[in-house]
Amino acid sequence: MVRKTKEDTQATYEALLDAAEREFRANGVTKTTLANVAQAAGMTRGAIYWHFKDKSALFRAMCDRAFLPMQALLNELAHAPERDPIDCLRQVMLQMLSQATQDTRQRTVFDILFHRCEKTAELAYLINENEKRAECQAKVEEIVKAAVAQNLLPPDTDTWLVVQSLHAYLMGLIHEWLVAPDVYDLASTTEVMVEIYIAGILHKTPRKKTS
Amino acid sequence: MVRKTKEDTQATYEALLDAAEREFRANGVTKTTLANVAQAAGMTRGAIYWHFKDKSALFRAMCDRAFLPMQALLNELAHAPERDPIDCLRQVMLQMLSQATQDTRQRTVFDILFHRCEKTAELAYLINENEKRAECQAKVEEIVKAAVAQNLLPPDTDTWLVVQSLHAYLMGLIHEWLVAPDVYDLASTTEVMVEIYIAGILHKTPRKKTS
DNA sequence: TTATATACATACACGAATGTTTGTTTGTGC
DNA sequence: GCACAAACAAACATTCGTGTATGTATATAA
Repeated sequence: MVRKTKEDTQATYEALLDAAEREFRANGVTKTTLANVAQAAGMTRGAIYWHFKDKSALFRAMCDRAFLPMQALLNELAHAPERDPIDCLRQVMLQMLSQATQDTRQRTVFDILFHRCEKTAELAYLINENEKRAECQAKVEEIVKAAVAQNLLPPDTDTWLVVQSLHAYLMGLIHEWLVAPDVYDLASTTEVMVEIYIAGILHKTPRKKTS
Repeated sequence: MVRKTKEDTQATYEALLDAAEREFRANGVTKTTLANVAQAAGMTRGAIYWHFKDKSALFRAMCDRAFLPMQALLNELAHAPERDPIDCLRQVMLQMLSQATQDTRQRTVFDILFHRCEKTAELAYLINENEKRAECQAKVEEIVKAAVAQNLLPPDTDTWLVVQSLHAYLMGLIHEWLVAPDVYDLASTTEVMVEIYIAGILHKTPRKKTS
């Protein structure tokens, strides 16, 4: 049974990505063999090598598919024209956290990226990943700058530091929660977690060092 | 030249751990071969198999050696008898961050743990790691409870959530900084970063859900 | 002084994962 | 209805890392 229709081909392509998510998460990226992924998808390595150049390409495709909704979310919230910037920041954080905790696929890929893979040179994809990270941070910084422009934050606010701390806090919450998701329910505490940070930014806004 | 003196033996033991730090960080744990570590230390695999059972044991020894000072720090600060608990929290955060950024060894091992290894079952050591994590968090929670007892925080403070957010923030700062240490200098901004969080906790203290 | 255990180096056997090549089936355009 | 290429499966060669077994020189205890 070979030479399927277009839909069948696409189906096995997705099935391979699904299997990669499961196997990578279960055993780690480097330790999972391509034979494992193939078998988990009910295929052989031939199928993988047909759709992807190698394991690195498979990994990249898996990440890209999982992060599409997050990309969309960022673009949508960043371009909110005349909304309260502080509330906009709040929404970004809330949406990020709820996506990472609720969406099974995103949660799994976050888990893989945080705890089940090694950011070494072979996954050269991660350079690209850093670019996405930078442009994502740039969009958030725009929101912070808007808050400064509306006098919701001091004029000498160090917007860059705000973005760094915000990003670190978000990633830390997801990262540490995934270490032991059963010790507490992040999904039900997102609002509290976010409010802590917003209050911190409002009361101890980082200022630019004036030379 | 074999059968060294006690000091020589200890020296090669440390040299092996040093080499492991370098190689693990450079190429990732799973991709570094024991031959790589041995060669980087000017030895052969025989030396490694003499001192350690396998790669997992080597990894564990490397972690334990690096985290000794942090263990000591925690024990010292947690038992501060009659100090201002809020300032005590501040000091814990500051010390953690400065150790992670200044101490080369701790920074390297943090980098390995965050970005260059896979938390899979084979490194069963990480279960133990989680225990240490839990007891570390317990000590911090004691400080938070002391703050509540002194009315520095509301009586219905959810101390557990405070600890979780604090821990997440700290780990997130280190984690994200290590992704790209050159984009900003965490060491010179630790105070600002910590103050943001302290202010957040003071102004939006997470409360226990009263059923 | 010699015997022994130490602290490695060297050599070997084994499995396992990868990349590639070849084979096979079947939709699809002409 | 036929040729061709798509979509895989199966087989192959090769490399590579591990674990272990063996060799060996020497510090040290007796």
